[in-house]
Order: sequence, then structure tokens, then C-alpha cells
Amino acid sequence: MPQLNGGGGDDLGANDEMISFKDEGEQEEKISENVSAERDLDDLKSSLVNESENNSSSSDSEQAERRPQPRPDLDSYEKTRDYFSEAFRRQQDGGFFKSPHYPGYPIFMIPDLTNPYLSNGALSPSARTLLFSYLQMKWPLLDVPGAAGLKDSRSPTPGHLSNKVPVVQHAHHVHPLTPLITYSNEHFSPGTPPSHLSPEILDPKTGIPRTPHPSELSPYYPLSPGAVGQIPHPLGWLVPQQGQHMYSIPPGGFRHPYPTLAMNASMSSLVSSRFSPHMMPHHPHGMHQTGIPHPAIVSPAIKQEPNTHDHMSPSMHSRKSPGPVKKEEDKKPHIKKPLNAFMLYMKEMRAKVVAECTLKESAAINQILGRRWHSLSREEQAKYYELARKERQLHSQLYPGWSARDNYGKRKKRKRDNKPDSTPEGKGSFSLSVLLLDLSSLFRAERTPSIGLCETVLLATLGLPLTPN
DNA sequence: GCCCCTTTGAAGAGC
DNA sequence: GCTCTTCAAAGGGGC
Repeated sequence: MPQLNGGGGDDLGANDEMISFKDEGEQEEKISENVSAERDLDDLKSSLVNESENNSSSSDSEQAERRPQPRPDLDSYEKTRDYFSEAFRRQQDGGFFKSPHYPGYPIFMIPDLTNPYLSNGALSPSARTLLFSYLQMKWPLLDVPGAAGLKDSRSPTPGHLSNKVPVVQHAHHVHPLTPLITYSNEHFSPGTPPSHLSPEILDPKTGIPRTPHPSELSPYYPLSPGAVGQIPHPLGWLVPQQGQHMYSIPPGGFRHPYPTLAMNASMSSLVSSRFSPHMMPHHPHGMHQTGIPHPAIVSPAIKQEPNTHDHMSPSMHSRKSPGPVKKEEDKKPHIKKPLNAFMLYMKEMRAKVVAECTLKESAAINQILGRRWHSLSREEQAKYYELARKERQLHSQLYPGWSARDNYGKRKKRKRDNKPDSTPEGKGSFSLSVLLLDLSSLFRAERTPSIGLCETVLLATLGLPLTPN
């Protein structure tokens, strides 16, 4: 849990989140142009290795006790792996790491990785090494033919790599340049709301219109072009960034039997930045005066069964749906769970990832997003945790009686078979396709002419099937 | 047309 | 308190 609010610390996140974070604030603050590549590499490593690694100081002996004795080969391997994974991560981070010339990343200076092929068309040794390393890092359990020599006895599976899903994690390390090339405030400016609707704010520095900060306007509830006319902001949740409703809204509005929203002063203040006072206390059943409900409310007719009759007026019901009254349960609107931090992040970043790669399969996209999530800095994650916290808070105040339990069983039985470890043919193969996507992106970033050839050669070199799926 | 997949996090249930 | 399960979003894919 990002320890954002010194006093708060309530429910920003799970404990393990706190564990996963490392102190890196100082590193982020120090954007030093004199940082050496070696120092940079060290920064890429775990938080256990501090910045003074290169200096022979008294603390070195202590550190030496804590960490394994340096082995040239291991070091080289680890560095290679770090270089590769970090480069990969940077590329993956929105593909924004466009410049291959950043001096802090020697990977971009490895000659034969710029073109990973030898003159005879074979994968160069360095490229092979990196690819092997990457494969081993990603799939410690995957038996990659030919990789044994590289992983051999050392290759300690990083503690932060779970068995379940090989995750590229760099302990949330953020390079000093990261704010310039990756996320920064983009997280909170997902798509520009229509200018005629959004209270556009000009960036004082650039003069470029920017999306208001979350405190000014919820980024996850941008404004709807058509639904709310000129209402400036409060119904922003109608249409999120991708031009879709954040929550499904039944055509023609929606009624639900939930009690009048209890709005008190604190809630008003909480919500003031997200919802119009119009929608607050005056409208029973959680309805905005426009007749548009809170996004968390989804008609059961939409969610469960597409029966628009539920939304008809009584008169219409009498005309078209004379059948037995539906169960009270069925009439209950489906109040969705508030989105957690990761869901908010996914919602925002999905479009970017989809745009970057050709893959559209959500499962694969989510894998990438999951890795990116782990690579976010503490501060960046904290933003989402904070948003999620507010989301939950608002949700609980809007629907005091609601419980997550209410939604249990709403979906069709979702069997969550606890397969211990997916077989290489199963999950591994799927992840392999994701890896290939990653590699494709990597080599695309490296201006390798033929992505398909690269993948083919890689697979052939590793003795993997050409059609992983 | 429904469900699965895949991710993380929150919350509830059960022991 | 711990573990397990379910559900949030998303959309292609399978049946």
C-alpha cells in the first residue's frame, strides 16, 4: 500500500503492496546527467542494492554479507538480463521509450542488438544471449532448449517473480527520465473530452489544453458528448475515455428501487469534484435529474437478461409484458463493484496498449497491463490507489446497504478451477504469444526490419514451435 | 449468446 | 488470521 497519507493509511491498498514498494523517491528526484551507466544499472536492480555499490565503503562489507558474492559470469548474466528486461520494460511502457540513444542503457549500444542478426541471417550471439535471458526471466519454469547453458545453476528465480505468472518486475524502479517518457500525468488525461463539454484547462507552461486533474474532474468519468448537454462535469462518468459507458446504461434511462441517497456534508465535499450537486440528494433512486443513473448501477435487464421491458413505464408493461411479475431479485438493479486501483489503471491504459500492438485479445493485453502495473512507480500506483479509495468511499456512501456479496452469483457460475500450474502447452503457450508480442515490439523499437523473421528465427533458434498457440 | 481467458485488488465466506 | 472465492473491465475466441 502506498503510504500516501501519513495519517490515513486506511484502505489504500493491500499490505503486500507496501511490501512491493521500495524507497526510490530520492532516485526519482535525482535526475543527474552524470549518472554513469553502471550506476544506472545498479539502480535497476533491487532496492536491496543501494546507490553506493560502486564505492568501496565500510557498508560494502555488510552488503557483501547480505548479497551473494559477485561472480563475473553471474554479474554479466544479471546485467544482461537487467538491461534486456529494463529495455523491454521501457519499450513496453507505452512504447514511449523511443530513443535508442539514451546513454544510460547500454543495451541500446550493443552493436549486434541494434541488428540482432548476423550477416548470414542468424541471430547474433548477443541477441541470443539476451533472448535466452529474457526467456528465462519470463519463464523460469519453461524449459527452453539451449538455454541451459545460460541459466545453469545460478539463475536464481527472482523473488518477485511469482510462479504463477512470470512478471517483469523491476521493483517499481523508475528511471529519472521516466517522467519524461512514460506516464506522468497521462494517467489522468485519458483522452480529451469534447472541448465543448469539458472545462478545458490550458497548461500554463505549454499552452496545450489539458485534462483537469482528478481533483478537478474525474478522469474515469469523462463527459458524455450527448447525454448531458452542457452540464459541465458531474456526469462525466457517463462516457469514459474509450467512448464507452463506464457502466452500462439502459437505453432510455433506468429506475431502481434503491433508497434515496443519503448525502451529508462530508459526502458532498467528497463528491463535489466528481458529481454535480444536481445529482446528489434530490433524486431518489440514485437518479440524476437527467434521469441518468450512477455508473455503478446497471440494470439487470442489461447485465443479466436483455429484457427492455423492465425499463418500460407501467403502462407499457401492461401492454407488452403482462406476464408474471418478475422476482424482486431480478428487478434489483445491478450495482457493480467499485473499480479497484488496477481496474482503473487498466481502463485507462488499455487503449494505449491496444494501439501499440496488434493484439486485441484482452487476456493478452491484461498480461501486459499487469506487468506494466508492477513497473509503475510508487507514486504512480498511489494515484490509482487513491482514486480507487475514493471510488469505494463514494460507492459506499451512494449505496450504504450494498455489499459485494450482493453481486455474488450474478454472473454465471464462473468456475475458477485451481489448476496448480498450467502446463507448458497451456498457459505457457499463451504467454509465449505474449512474449512474441513483446519481442516484436522490442525489435520494432530496435528498427529490426523484419519482425516476422525475428520471431521465426527466435523460435527456430530456441527449438520452439512456430505456432505457439 | 454465453462463458472463458487474463490481470490485480477488494471483500466476503469459511475454517 | 488465513485461505479461498467472487467480481469488477475488456474483447477475442470457443462452443
